Amino acid sequence: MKKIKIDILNTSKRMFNSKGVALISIREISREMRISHSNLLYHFKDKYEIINSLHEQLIEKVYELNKEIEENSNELTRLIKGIEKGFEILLDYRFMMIDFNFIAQENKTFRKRIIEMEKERATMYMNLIKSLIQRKIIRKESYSNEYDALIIQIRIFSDYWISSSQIYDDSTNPKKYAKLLLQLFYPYMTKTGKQEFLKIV
Amino acid sequence: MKKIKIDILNTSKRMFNSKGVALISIREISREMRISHSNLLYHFKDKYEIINSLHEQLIEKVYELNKEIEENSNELTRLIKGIEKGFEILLDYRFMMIDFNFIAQENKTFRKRIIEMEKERATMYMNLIKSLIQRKIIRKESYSNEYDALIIQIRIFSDYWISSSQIYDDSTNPKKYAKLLLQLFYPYMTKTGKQEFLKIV
DNA sequence: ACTAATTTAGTCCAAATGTACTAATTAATT
DNA sequence: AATTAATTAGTACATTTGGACTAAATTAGT
Repeated sequence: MKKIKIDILNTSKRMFNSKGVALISIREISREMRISHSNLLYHFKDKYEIINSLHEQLIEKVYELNKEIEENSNELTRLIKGIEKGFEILLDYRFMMIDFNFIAQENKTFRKRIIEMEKERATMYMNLIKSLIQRKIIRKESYSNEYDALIIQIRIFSDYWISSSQIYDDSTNPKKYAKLLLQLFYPYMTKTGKQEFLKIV
Repeated sequence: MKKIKIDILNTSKRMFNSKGVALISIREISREMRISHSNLLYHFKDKYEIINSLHEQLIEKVYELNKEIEENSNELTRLIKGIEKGFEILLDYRFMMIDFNFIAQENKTFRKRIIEMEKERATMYMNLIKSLIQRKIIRKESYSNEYDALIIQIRIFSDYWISSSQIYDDSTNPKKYAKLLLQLFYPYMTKTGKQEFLKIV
């Protein structure tokens, strides 16, 4: 990709992160970059093309990370590191998480892709849970769909910890929230799992 | 309060809920109501005065509900009913939950009040947890601050289940999410607690 | 070096918004 | 009924925005 396109994406990301998508216009981005708005429009025909591009970047990074985790999540340590890394990526694109619904409302492509990603994430976690059960790190379901509920809780937590942190914390610490996500698993753990978990955290 | 003010608040709430705060202007609200925008401005000097009024309504309703729950949460059933009712109230003001961060960014009063409310909610849940431990419905902490983590998870879930549902579900069912919130407690429960819980749900 | 394609900038336009101000109307008070 | 206060409507203005269009400048290909 050309330098200017990369510049536009980076500047946009920075500005979206600081003020939110709704308050940043094409013209403001172009002013910030000291280029004409027509020039910017030449490269991206509107704000949502920029957002879609940034979203593709994010998806790419998350996808690679997921692959990495799936290959290496035999140990809890690696899983934790993976989640931490993932949360850092999300933080870098935080405007997307904060303006999630605003973007999704105006941008059907975005929404579709998010739903796709969510399916993948759910599958990944379901496999992880199965494997943790097999290895007797967590216990079996004690009623049906118990772990489906957990996966929804993981989804909401993963999607909105940044938003919540931005309101209630002075600064956003991805490691803290990665640990909190892990703690969702803790009460399901067997004695072995708990010991291992407490050793790490 | 005068009829027209009530009308403005209701119309605004309805429009904010359907399109989001960022996309609704004073002028649009006045057009929808078939009054002049100057008239609307006479009653509320800007959009954020409307939002603040609506927020006061919401706080009032939540406050009364909390009182009700604290007085009656001896039984799990009542707790569940309370959470369900609370979630229905939030759904009625859903724009506030969805545009949480957008509003908080531009409106310091809003943010302050939210943080206040959050403190109350945390205290309420902490008391609830203490009482559940005493009554041996849930177990004691197995490491320090274990239940503080749970409370943060409750906070994030309570604040963003609507946003998440709006993206992933076809329609938003508060009872479903109330149950999911309860399920956060389940793995901490003792045998007695689990039995009671499964009976109800 | 010349030409064509790509990239950048400049200008103009219509629509919408918040704000300020004035005029008209309605309600309340005496 | 007259006067005052409260409410509603209307108008005008400066800004901002996305979009369309044109012209200038730069780059790439030959």
